[in-house]
Amino acid sequence: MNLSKRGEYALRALIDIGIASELGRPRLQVSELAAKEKLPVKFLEQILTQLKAAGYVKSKRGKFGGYSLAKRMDRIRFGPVIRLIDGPLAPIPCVSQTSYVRCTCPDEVHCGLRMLMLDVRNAIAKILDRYTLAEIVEITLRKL
Amino acid sequence: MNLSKRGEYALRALIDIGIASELGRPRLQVSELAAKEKLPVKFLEQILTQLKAAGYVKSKRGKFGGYSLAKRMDRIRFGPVIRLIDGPLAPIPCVSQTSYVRCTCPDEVHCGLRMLMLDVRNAIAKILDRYTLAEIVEITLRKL
DNA sequence: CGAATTCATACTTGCGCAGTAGGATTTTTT
DNA sequence: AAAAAATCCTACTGCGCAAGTATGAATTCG
Repeated sequence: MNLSKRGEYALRALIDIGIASELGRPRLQVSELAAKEKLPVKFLEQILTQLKAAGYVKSKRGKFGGYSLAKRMDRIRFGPVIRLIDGPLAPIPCVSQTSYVRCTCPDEVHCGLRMLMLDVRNAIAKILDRYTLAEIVEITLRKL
Repeated sequence: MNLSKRGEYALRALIDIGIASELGRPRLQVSELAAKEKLPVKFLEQILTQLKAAGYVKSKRGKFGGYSLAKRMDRIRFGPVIRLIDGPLAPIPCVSQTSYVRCTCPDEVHCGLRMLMLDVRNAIAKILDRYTLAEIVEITLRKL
């Protein structure tokens, strides 16, 4: 039931950019991001490239370049980001909505394990697909 | 957010033994289990040994031996079984209840990512720690 | 131009998952 | 007693993937 480091760093980066953006600093450099979260720079770089390709962030190259959000924060949901980086949310493929694969059990509809895991996958998706970056940023800023 | 094959097979085995038990056949052999679910025999054997060591099943050796449940079905919850085999339910260690590890963020209490993941971990645990083998077996049998 | 940044690609390293393999031990049947 | 049928025990293997490193090219600004 694990979130990979890659996935974790991606979310942290998005949240950080979101926060900075909300505080009037819409663009952050990879090195800043990496320093703030103590992550390896080159690794983060890769992850941001991936986020960019998927349209979550945009970049500016050269001196004073960096990354900023490419969509409104209230349009970025966590589920799709995690799916992008880590694959399906579902614990087993036969309960995945986004990349279903049939399992070997003879009768899927009455498979006890499947029912249980479907329940789990729905619970996970309910949270991750509903929360937006805007909400998490807002909550984080509220305490300051 | 994955359940390992090992974990999946363990749960399938428990459910199968539970069902058989409910139908008056409390003991199953590894080869039967493996055939029913189409799993590699020797791999399943290892998993059952692990389940036995943890007190979920008991075994009888020799001819007409096999495995049966070592506890009441309504006392076997899925969460602990998965934790035994796959480790913590939590997506990241800093939200695990059973094997917490602090993360690197400066202020855990106000970390947005952590709040989100705590929510996820609680949703998973709520399901997996509440459902018992008895319930899943019952649901499975109901349709027959 | 030169410094600072992102972009692209390739490589490395270690670990854990998913099995295999082989034989020892126990129990039942003949 | 011996053979057959099961579990038990331990070691090994393959290999894919996560998590990073490394190198250099392309772009932008002063």
